Amino acid sequence: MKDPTNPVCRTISTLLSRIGDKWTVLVVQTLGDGPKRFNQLRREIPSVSQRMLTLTLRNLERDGLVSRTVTPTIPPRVDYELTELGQSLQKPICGLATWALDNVEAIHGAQARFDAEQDAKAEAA
Amino acid sequence: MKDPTNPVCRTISTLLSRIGDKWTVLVVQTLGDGPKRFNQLRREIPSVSQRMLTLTLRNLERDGLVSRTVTPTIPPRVDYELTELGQSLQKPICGLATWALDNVEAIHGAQARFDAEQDAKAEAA
DNA sequence: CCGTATCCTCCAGGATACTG
DNA sequence: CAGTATCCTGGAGGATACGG
Repeated sequence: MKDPTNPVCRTISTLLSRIGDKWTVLVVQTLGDGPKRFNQLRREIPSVSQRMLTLTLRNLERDGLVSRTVTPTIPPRVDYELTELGQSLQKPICGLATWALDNVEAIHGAQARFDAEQDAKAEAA
Repeated sequence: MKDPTNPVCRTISTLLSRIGDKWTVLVVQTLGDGPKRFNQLRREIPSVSQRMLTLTLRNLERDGLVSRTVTPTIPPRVDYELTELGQSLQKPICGLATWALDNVEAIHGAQARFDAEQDAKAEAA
């Protein structure tokens, strides 16, 4: 089940890494409300670099989560859009997000207690 | 909503990174069937290094997802166990996993098509 | 406008050795 | 047994410059 050579496990853990990477979720979320052009995405996610946005989109395209449509006008125009598969991913992601939302307080509390205890120990030294 | 300075967004994205990191999910999953001792975890996740297991557990403990119980015998004994919060996280994680499972085929297919197309382009050169 | 190419930095994470 | 300390390397990801 957690044998790293198992191809299914590898797919799952790749997906999890993808989810956990710096930009994927943000991009998927942003594409959630319809197709967007490249620079439109850049504007809506100001912190992403051009390079990283390109790479993220390429990965999503490769996985079949996002479609890329080129209109060879001048200047060129490229539209990105969630595929059906991509849209279906939104639900489980959303599940995770709501869990986080529901438990921010609890988590922050736990962290505060933990850190306080660490400080207390440091004090004792 | 995607303002990185927003504390709620930061918590969410930290959680996502946590989910996406190399060991967290594996550890949570492994603790899913009851409390485990340190080396017991190491054995069940052979690929994890001692260092990384320690760090992962510390993070989980800090976030209140895992409890750490020390029994100061000789040799010492330390038990790790999912807290209620930790257990509640299993559901959304599982949601993601099932999505992955349900769509492995589709993803692999998309990847194959994508790669084939890339090769075709490389060929043309 | 939409990328690719290159360079550079930083740190996650492995290997190893040591302690209580 | 359950860690901490230290060193080291690969690769993620930013900045910048260029091309179609």
